[in-house]
Amino acid sequence: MYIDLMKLYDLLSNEYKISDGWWPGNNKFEIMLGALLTQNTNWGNVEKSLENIKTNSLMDPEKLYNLSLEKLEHLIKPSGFYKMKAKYVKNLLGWFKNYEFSFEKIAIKNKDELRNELLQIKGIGKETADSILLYAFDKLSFVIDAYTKRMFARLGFKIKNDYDTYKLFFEENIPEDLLIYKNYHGLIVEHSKYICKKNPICQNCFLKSYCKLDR
DNA sequence: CACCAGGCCCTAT
DNA sequence: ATAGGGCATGGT
Repeated sequence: MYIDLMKLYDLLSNEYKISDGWWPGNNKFEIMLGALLTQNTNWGNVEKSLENIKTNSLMDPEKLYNLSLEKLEHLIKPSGFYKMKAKYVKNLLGWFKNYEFSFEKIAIKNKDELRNELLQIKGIGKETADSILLYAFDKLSFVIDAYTKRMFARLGFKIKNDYDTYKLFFEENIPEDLLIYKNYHGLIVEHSKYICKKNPICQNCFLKSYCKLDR
């Protein structure tokens, strides 16, 4: 079946109001950190961790890099998997240190090169890498997550249930526009809050008439 | 009480 | 290549 991605984008935009760029966070570093901490974790829990870091005046890559693992673990405890994530944060910061913790130095680098470097960091998978690339580094790299796959499966879209297949499908069918990339993923996450989680066929979804599944 | 949340790594087939 | 277990907190 065929899905017009920009038509779907317009439908979602019309249904949900989100802020431009969507990702919650005051600065690039906070966004980068949040992308890692939110792995399989409710955003509300991530916010608690980010608050802990801020109230201790540690929302700074170099300061966190120099912080002991134990203290870091304590700060990010609310976002779950905290022992593993503390190490992952350290790994990410170790990589960031190669660029002297500077987003300007990152910005001049090639997108694919950066993506490969991120993917080699233990704790950074495809979704986290793409989230950081798109929302913190402003690179055109579409983010796929569980919501995206679930939503498209429910729309009756036949596609290989594979991260790269989904990513390519989006990137080949939407304009090369940062705001569209950012907002599109945001709209899908927003939409996921309202669809039925258990029933595979949602009965009260506003896209119901657009859905090609047999009911 | 059970279940889930904006994944990822490691291991065993 | 791919499936399944472990990781952990806080909200509903």
